[in-house]
Amino acid sequence: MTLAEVARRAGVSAATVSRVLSGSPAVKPSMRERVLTVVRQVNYLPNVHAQALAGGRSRTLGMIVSNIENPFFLGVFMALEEHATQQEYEVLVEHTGYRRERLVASIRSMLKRRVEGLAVIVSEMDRGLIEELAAQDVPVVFYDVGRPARNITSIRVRYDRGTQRTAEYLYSLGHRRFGFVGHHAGLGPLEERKRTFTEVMERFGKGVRFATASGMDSPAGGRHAAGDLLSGTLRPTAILCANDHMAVGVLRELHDRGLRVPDDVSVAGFDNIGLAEHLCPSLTTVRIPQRMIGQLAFEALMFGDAAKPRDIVIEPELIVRESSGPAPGTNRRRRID
Amino acid sequence: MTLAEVARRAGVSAATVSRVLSGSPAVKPSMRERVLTVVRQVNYLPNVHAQALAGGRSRTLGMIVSNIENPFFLGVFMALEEHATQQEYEVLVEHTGYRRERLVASIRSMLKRRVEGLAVIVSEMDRGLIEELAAQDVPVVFYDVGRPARNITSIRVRYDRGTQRTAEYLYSLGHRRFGFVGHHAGLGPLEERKRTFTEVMERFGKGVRFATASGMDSPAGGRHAAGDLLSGTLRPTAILCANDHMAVGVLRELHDRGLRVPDDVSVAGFDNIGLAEHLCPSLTTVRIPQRMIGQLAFEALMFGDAAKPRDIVIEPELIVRESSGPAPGTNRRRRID
DNA sequence: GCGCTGGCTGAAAGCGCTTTCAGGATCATC
DNA sequence: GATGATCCTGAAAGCGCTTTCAGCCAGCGC
Repeated sequence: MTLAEVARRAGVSAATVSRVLSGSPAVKPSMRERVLTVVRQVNYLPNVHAQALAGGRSRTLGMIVSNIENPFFLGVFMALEEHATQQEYEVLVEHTGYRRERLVASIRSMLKRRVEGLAVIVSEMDRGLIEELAAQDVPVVFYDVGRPARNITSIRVRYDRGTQRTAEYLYSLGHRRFGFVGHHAGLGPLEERKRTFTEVMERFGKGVRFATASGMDSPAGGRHAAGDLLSGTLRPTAILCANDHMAVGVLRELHDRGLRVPDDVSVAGFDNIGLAEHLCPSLTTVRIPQRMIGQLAFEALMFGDAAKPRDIVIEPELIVRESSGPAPGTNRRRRID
Repeated sequence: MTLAEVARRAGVSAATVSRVLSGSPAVKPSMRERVLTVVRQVNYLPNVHAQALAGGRSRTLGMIVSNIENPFFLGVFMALEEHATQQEYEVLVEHTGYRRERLVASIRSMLKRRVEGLAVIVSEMDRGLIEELAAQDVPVVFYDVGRPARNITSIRVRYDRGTQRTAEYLYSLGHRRFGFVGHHAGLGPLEERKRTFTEVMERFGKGVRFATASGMDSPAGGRHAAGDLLSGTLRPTAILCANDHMAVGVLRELHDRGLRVPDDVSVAGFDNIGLAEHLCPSLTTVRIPQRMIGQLAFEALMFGDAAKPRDIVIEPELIVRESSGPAPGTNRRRRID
């Protein structure tokens, strides 16, 4: 069923049908009724491709994330989508699995679909790609692309602060041997989290020892990384994870090895995914406001001024739950509760 | 940048550019090179809307799920998408939150986008909607829509068998007081799971008592439902959950109440989401092969014959893990393991 | 040398819509 | 009753592509 056919059946012109459907006020109520009756009767659904082509706007936003199985990304997506829906926009998601070639493919795909805005929430973005994308005349917002580039709008989280607070909190509980469970190596922002960890550790000075390990962004990846960490000579009493998604596996690996959390080992995650508070033990973590990021991304895309890009910075917040406690052998009074 | 502009710069006709881009063999290599050079040079990306309109095919599949936050649905989506990508198809997802009006809106949206196939993996589908959708001339595949309709292709899981096996397994471990944690009421297939549970229980006869509770499809929902169950007069020693996603919260609620799993209470989920084996304790559950469902859905959409719809039936399989064990007070030998 | 076939290419129609533009009604105003 | 002004409507152009169709040019057999 096409618009022309609807027009024919209603005995009006295509232009009128189009106007009725787009809610134009310049059409007499009687006409409107006549058209709508036919539309309902034949269950007409306009072809979005024709609409996009003729109208020059797709009413679509795009979002690219690294790992859609990680609830953090899903949280951002849901928030973005919710706002978009209210404005009668749809949002397309693609996920890259942290692979650059898939990111490139996703970007191309979004551009071919003529999205009116693109949120790039990935860790595998590099300078070159950023420049290239920014050169397109589509509003783009980036998340977590390391230090801010001059002419793009980006949302950044102060991972350094989050890591630092977590580390200091654990230090204050008496921990001196730390482990870090990070992502597969090589990706900018993820490497940065590890670097931050290292810096914080080194700032603690001689009394502190630490080690790092990494795996895929999944519970299984966290489990393996934790295994590596625990098989080493350093026996960490506190493990920081690059994200909650991996922390799930870390908890599991500790459990498998008969180590109690938090009595023997404290664990802290990052992101505060919904699951974090439902785990046993519930997860101490750093809150990254997913809904807020989704909303900010949406607003940047829809109402942002490409001419003056924004650099949005988000401060993370430590949330202490059950998975962290005093270092073993320490005075067992809980410092925070 | 448009195809016409590329054609102009390459000194060829639009038809030739189109042929080159679609990989038509009917174009001389020298021409092809000339065109491709320009395409790369100007970084030309065809407009999918124009392609879809002119070509009459969108190279897009649609998938509607009830709850994208539930990893089960995500698993099916990932599999479907993987197969689609291999055939140069894209897949659009929408999620409904189990709300009928959102389902209707999603279907309309997919139809407007002229998807070439639609997988409807939701629980809130009713007879009327099924008929209506089946009447469209788009390949459609349904999942979990209760008893098979005559003229649609659907993928069904024998929930009854899964529930029965789980119940029998727990019964054999000495459990006599059962609880069921289900979804929010009213939705066909979900009600059915509860009904199945009830039937199985009644078949056990007088010695067995049981109760049911329900909540949202989320860990929090499971937690609340478990709370209801445990606050009742029946003190179940075994809890069956409608899905793993909710079971996570059930485990947590038990933990909160100082009940050990499986020593005091056994818990069984449904779906076998990836998380299930990484939880502490790992979750006894019924395996529903998400990847297979995604693949079957894909094949049904792409290669299925609308004229002869298929009724695909999947047998679930019980996976015993740590969350289940002998009823308290029973001989402590583990029956399985 | 002529007619034919086959391989390439371009002109043009059209996919289903939006939007401008012009014109016919309708109405108030003088 | 003429004159605009206002309101509605339809014709038509065009969005960026695909695809048919016709035509051109080689190369071939006779």
